[in-house]
Amino acid sequence: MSVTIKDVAKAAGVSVATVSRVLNNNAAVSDETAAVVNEVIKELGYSPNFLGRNLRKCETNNILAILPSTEHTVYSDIIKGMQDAAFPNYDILLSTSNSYLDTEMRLLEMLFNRTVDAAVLLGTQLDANALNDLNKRYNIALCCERVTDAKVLTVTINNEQAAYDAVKMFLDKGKRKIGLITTSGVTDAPSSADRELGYKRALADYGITSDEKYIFRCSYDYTDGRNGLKYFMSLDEPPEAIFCISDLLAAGVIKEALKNGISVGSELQVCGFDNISLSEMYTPGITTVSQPGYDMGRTVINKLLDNMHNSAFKNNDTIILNHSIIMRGSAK
Amino acid sequence: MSVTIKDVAKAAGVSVATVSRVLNNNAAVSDETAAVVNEVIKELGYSPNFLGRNLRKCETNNILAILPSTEHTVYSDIIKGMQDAAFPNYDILLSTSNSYLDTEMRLLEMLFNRTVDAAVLLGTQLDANALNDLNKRYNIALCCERVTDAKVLTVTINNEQAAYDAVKMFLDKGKRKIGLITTSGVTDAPSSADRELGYKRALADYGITSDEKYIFRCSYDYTDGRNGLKYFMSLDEPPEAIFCISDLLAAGVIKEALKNGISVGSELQVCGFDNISLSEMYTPGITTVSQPGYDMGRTVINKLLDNMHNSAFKNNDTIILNHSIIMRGSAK
DNA sequence: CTGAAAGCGCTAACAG
DNA sequence: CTGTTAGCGCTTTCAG
Repeated sequence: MSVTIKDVAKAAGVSVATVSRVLNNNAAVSDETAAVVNEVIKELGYSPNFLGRNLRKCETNNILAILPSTEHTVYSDIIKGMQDAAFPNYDILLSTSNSYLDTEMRLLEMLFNRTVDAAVLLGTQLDANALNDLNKRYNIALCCERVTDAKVLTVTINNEQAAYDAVKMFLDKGKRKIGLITTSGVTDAPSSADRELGYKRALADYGITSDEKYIFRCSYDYTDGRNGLKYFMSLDEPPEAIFCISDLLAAGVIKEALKNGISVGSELQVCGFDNISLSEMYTPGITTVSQPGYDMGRTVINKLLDNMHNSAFKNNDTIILNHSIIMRGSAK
Repeated sequence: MSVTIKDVAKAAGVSVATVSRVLNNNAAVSDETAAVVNEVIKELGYSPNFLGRNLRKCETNNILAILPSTEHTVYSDIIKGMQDAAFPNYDILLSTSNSYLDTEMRLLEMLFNRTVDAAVLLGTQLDANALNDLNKRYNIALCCERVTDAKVLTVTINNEQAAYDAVKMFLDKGKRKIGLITTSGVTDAPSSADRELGYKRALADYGITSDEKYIFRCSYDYTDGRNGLKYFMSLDEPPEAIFCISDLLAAGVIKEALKNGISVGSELQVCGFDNISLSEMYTPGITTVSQPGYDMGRTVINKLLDNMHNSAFKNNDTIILNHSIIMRGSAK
């Protein structure tokens, strides 16, 4: 078995309380004894067993972040922001649900188990009721994806406005036939629905009533984008511009367009969403909506820590950060 | 405070020992009492505090995976494999070091602290000595990146052979002027060095002595690839084919080539490494070396669990899994 | 089949 | 400034 605080105490000729004090240096210990204890700690290669400490203090200083997947690079800035905000008092533990409800539930057990002090959900399969219940007993927050009617601390952007801005960009260039590639509809993540609303509002502001034939509904991925373009090309009057709710969709659109000899950026303009690293690397570069990932990560952790430490008033606000549009070759 | 095993015991009119037994159903409890206890558990919304359990059992059933970053999609298959192999007895906690030694050390504290039972390093800043020391007291494993002279359980591919195969593909097509884009040299990750060795061996097998002017040394990223191509184009006799030790480098090369009107796939052939999702999406698709990520993840966890449970003989082998080459447009 | 009791490693009153 | 002691929530002998 490994070396414990007792072993250190014995070897240093002091009580365990004293060892604990030098470990946490929060109480007065004479410099001499502290020196002796530290010496012994080093000698014995002792490091405190946090299982004991955590049990006693009823906290772990760990925060769980549940990601839908690690495939999308969208989250890396957010994670960095979370880590920086948590440092040095808390560690961020990442875990992936693969967008399965049961996996997500299994991960949330860590909250029930007290293995972590709080959880941040970057996308969730839970509904508002489940989240509200959870929020009563535990410290949780949402980041990126809001959930309608969930009164839970949330950090996100205004997806409706972001989509509006993107589509307005097309409109301001004189484009009128503007396609949308989005997910399948009602049951979707609110962010998708919001983006669709923004698309429609922009059209409406320019006196255009949106037409379902210019909306292609599918999943989030690259191949869906390819299919989307094939569909649009089959129309009598194909769109001159396409707004995609993810960069992967946009990449698929562009790949398929290039394959068909369509010049992207002039003949067909394309805008994505998220500003993943791919967007810069693609040829042509993908014009896209950028979320302030790092700030979102910092903000959600800071607010969450506030909630954890000031139990009096729990902040359940939805905090909106600013998006921006990154212009690249696919829509100059 | 939350409800404990004591509360359950009292409410069910049994001892805490009995509650513990039904919780772990490993000891005989009468069906009736079990039913009563389960009823009470549900009623009170009790879930066991793992801090107590873990302290008592001296294990957490958590395994830490330290990633250099979450930016690279390379790891997502590996992570899925690890999770599947760990399920349902263990959880995989992810964490990122951002390739900083001090961050990595801080994360390894979780091992010392007993917050996790084991750790898998997908790339490390530690040297062989540090790893060997660590391996004496804790359960660790390496995945993807081997470390020279580290006698630690490792799961990886044969990077030297993989690079050999990729370069041989060029040679078999009659290419003789073959460029290499790799990292800066001696201090690098062994995988990079191995790939360089494979490159040189393939050339040697075809009677070509490798020429430093055909080797561009930089970092791993997209912009480095662009710079690499610029450099090669400045040569009197630019290479006809370029082997890059990462797909991002290959993407940079291709982007810059297209920008300069070089036709990629015929005039210039390019091969990457890792088969990240970008490779398929790029135009042209990137020919690349694929690592069996899912299998690597499964394997490393299975072997690690063996080590954790059969303390008698610790397996410190290096396990090599098979790579393959994925042919796409950048080198048909 | 069940209960009593010890103890995992640590912290935090409390007393001195 | 330091030691004694109780106890965090749980599991697991040991008796019965």
